Amino acid sequence: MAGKLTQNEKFERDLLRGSLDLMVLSVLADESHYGYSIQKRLSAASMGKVKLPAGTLYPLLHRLETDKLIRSRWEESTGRKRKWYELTAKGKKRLKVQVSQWHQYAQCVTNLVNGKGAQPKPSG
Amino acid sequence: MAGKLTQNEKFERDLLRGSLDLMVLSVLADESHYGYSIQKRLSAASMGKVKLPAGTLYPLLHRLETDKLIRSRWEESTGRKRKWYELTAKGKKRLKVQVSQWHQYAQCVTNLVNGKGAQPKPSG
DNA sequence: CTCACATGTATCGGTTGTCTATATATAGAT
DNA sequence: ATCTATATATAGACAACCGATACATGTGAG
Repeated sequence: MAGKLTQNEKFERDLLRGSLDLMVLSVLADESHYGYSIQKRLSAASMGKVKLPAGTLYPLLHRLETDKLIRSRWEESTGRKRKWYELTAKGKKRLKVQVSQWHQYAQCVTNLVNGKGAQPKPSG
Repeated sequence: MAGKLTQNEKFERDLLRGSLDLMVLSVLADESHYGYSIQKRLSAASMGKVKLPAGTLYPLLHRLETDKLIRSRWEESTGRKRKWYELTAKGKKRLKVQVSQWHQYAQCVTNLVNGKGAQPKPSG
């Protein structure tokens, strides 16, 4: 019954792992969301590439809330209870720092895989 | 006694985690290396950002070798024994795929954190 | 009503992978 | 003999992701 990931899928998943917090925080930067809508937004924004399972998302959200980076409130409409999340001031600050770190990191890895990792010869 | 990471350091470390294999493979794409030299090369290429601990590097190298992405041979000079690694054909192929996936992934996350994640209105 | 499915939140447990600490060994400097 | 740098290796602690599972509501088909 498998569920076994191919090596390609495994790599993509590993890549994602390092920046899940950043991505969720980024989604919440635009506007408030509830868990399920974060899933959908992330999937849409990544053109289907990011599929955050519920078993990953909710514990992650709880961790972010414990760290006071986001806060939540329950809200009901049409009989549906949803737990809405928004960034705290601390969360906004952290996001800003992480975005900056992301750009540096991404540039660094990109240079490395392109064989330009801080080598002594800028000429040519 | 500490050893406690700050949240910033933790984030940078998490970012790294997703692409360790890619980075090691990339270093080996240029030329053969032994473990210790991979550490140094990675540190230099990332301007000190990447500090791969030995306890991470060697198990990682063993995993890569088990997967037949790299191969090793012991070589001695001036009394120093070093285990040299090089990419296998399979490893080269995998690296190529992973580099491509990295670029897609990086672009995707960059768009997301810049608030441009596949939104319906390109006009304006 | 019942079935199936999408929506919506939540937790447990297995698995995987990183990191600290530790062990071993060579070699040059003091 | 001790310190530092080089060089490889493993064990155990710890953190995190994710599949499976559970629960509840709403809608449309039969």
